[in-house]
Amino acid sequence: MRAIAIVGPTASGKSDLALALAHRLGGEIVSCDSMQVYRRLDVGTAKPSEDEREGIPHHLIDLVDPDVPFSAAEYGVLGREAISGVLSRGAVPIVCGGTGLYLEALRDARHQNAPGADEAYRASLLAEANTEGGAARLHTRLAELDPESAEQIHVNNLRRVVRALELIHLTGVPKSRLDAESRRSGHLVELLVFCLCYRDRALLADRINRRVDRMMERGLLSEVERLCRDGYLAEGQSAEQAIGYRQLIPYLDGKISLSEAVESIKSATRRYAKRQMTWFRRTEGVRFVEVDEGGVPRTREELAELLLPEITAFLKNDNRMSSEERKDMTK
RNA sequence: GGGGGAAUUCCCGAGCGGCCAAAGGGGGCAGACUGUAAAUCUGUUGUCACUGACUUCGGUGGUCCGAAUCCACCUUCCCCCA
Repeated sequence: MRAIAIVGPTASGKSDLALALAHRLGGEIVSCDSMQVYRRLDVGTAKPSEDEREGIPHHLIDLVDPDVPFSAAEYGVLGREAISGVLSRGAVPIVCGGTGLYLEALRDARHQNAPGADEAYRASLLAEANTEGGAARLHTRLAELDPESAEQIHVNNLRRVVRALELIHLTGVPKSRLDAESRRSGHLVELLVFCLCYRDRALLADRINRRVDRMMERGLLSEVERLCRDGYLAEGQSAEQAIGYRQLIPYLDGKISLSEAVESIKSATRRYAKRQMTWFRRTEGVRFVEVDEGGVPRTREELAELLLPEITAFLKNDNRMSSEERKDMTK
């Protein structure tokens, strides 16, 4: 299977470009966004409205309620299904979103057979971590069972330490070995990935600020109030972790002012954008497209025009590659 | 008009004679990431010829072997009384 992908930091204009390409190519959009998969998280995730979808089908949005745990691996499975669905309709799948891990889960076979979660075991580890010196003890235990992973995972990164221990508990095999084995597997989907980026960071920061202001105008606050009332903003739930939601909670609790909360959303979004760039920079096979080359941001049509030759060439090669890919898929 | 308090490195804020280029947090910058990823975590953040030197703690001038820390005056800000 082949698909094209438009990735990049938040507010970089991915969705716009994806739509422009969808119109030109006869495409459908497969969202690659870890938060848009949740229902009820609309304004804060910049989920495109019916109008904003411009008649283009969008997939992998609104999959589960915000209190249902979701994972990258599940995303990968559903994403591949969506892509093959799009292909079966004779359309071009355009993956679009900013969640780097999800993109890899979609493309790389190595995420396919990852063992799931053992909530009870996790809970017991977390309880232990909460005791005096507990977190360090967990790391020490990991060092005994899987020295290689322990070396890579920082003591303070409790989540990773717990996951590594969980993997041993579940499979009896250390994470470092599972990783080494999975690394050899190939791609389940051939992706032509473009990452939008900005030479002038201030320009992106500006877009982020405007986007956050727009979210507030569109009723982010009442969305958060609603989620809160319905119990979707409890600690540890997806919505509680999402930028724009978590920053408004202290405001609702009367701890900070609204303008402080909004500033904090903007600042968190900027930092997120930075982490996204860090991720994509080291992802293999990504082509970077400078939106503001020459100082002036290009329109979505200009960008589409720019990318079209490479995209059509990539799609044309499909037949030649498909037999080899099929072999990959059966692995 | 009288009395009291404060000015610290990008921001907040600790320090109150040597161990201070100065805690901590924020922000910035760089990075990690194999079922929570918009999450989680790490490093770094005065300058340079960088295991050392130099310039910083509102300003000026003092005290002292030595000052962000003590004294005097000045500037600005805050609080209280009138």
